[in-house]
Amino acid sequence: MSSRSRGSIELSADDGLFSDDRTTRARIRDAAIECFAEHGVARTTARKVADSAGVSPGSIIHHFESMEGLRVACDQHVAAVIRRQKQEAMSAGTGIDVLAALREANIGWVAGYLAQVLAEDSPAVALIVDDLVADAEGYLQQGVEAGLVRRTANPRGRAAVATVWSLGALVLHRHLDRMLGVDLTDPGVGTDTAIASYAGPAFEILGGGIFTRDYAAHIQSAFTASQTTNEGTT
Amino acid sequence: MSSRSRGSIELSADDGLFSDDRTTRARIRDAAIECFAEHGVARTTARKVADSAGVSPGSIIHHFESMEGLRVACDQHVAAVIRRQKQEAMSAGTGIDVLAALREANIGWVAGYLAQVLAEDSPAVALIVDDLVADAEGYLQQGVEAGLVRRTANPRGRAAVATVWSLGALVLHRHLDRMLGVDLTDPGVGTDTAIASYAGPAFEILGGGIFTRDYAAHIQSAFTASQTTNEGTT
DNA sequence: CAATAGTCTAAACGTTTGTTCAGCTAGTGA
DNA sequence: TCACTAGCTGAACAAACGTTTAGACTATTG
Repeated sequence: MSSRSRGSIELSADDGLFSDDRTTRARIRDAAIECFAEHGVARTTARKVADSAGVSPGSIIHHFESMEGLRVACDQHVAAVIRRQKQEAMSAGTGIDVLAALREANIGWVAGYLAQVLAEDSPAVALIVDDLVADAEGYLQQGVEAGLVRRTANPRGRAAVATVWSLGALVLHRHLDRMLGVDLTDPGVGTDTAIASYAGPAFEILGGGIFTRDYAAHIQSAFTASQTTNEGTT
Repeated sequence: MSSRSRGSIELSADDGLFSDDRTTRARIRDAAIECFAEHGVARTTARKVADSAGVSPGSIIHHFESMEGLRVACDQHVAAVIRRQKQEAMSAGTGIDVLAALREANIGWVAGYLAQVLAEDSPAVALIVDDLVADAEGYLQQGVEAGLVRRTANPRGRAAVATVWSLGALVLHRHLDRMLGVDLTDPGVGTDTAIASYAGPAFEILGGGIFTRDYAAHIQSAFTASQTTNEGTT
């Protein structure tokens, strides 16, 4: 039951990140990413990936040495795709929201994959997050210089918290979908009008905060005064 | 390996939510909660729980019918503990931050448990989240009436987003710990001065937002004008 | 052509999983 | 004292897991 399309690798024109892609190794990797995104890492077995890719379980080991190796390869591939997508988005100048750059049509599965693996501690995923935070800090700095973003005494901390909040919403997409009726892991969420039920409150908070100006100043002074007590929220 | 105290859950004298607790069934449940919080749900096996509780694997089935039943019982127990803790905190009037009410000393393991199970779709956990959002909406409404919190056209959406962001930071505690040096699942995080590295930027965003006032108004108008295009971030 | 290396399959391996089962112990009531 | 029930154990169970292995097929090279 081989696909006998040995000669034409470049069948998928806009898919391969590199020229020698879409081999059996690439098909196994893509099937694994799909399984990881859909069922989670723990519930993805070697036989499921093999069936989905149309190969035997032994072929996975032959190409990736072990299931852990397959997992690492998937993480690295997703990281590479994200990095390329960000570079393309950077030249186009989309904006500050790091997730907006990932909502492109052809990489909609990236959101689902990240939602499943962000909670686990993988070195490759940690690199992705670190990159996203660094990029967010850069974007925010550009926004500050353009007069669009407020200055802060802790740019890195602000970028880290904002990015983690954004990614956390991705991880908890089921709860958001249940409460607001929009699934952030849905590939077509960018073109859906229902995204406003999430983006509306989100940008409202990012725009003007939650607290009134007087109370916000009170909290800020409480933080600068004594850092030992973290609850000045009466 | 573990801390000096034999068991963080077992030693709390006022733990039992009901009078007929602390039976073998309760010890199994507490050991399972500890295993779930420490190693995650997928990596928690029946034999690990049995060894941790000092019983045989068969005893787990005898009390909970199956591992899934144990999982449900743990979810429901944690939900009950959170609900009781919130009621106690409500009379004391701690504040808006829903997580602050959960950082009490004797229930520090709740944060670790939630961090592990929030990403999975469990009905009991969904009820916890829904309750947290409803409580947050109530607290925010009280803040609005007290002049501490801004008014909003979408109170429920704002409460949902703020709660999910807060819980998302809990789920991604490893990334926050790596970047900011503070672990939100650490039971003693409330008394640690390092919490400011997270709470500082967090309250800065919740206080005044990220964008400048002019740009925030521009975003808001872009949202009210056309809901089809979600990226007005230039 | 023969030899070699790479690719992939089907079957099987050993381990670990959740669960079952027969039997032991302790407490209770008649 | 006997019978009974609940609690619990330790061994064993089938199923599923990741991985190994022997061999077949294909393409390349001499």
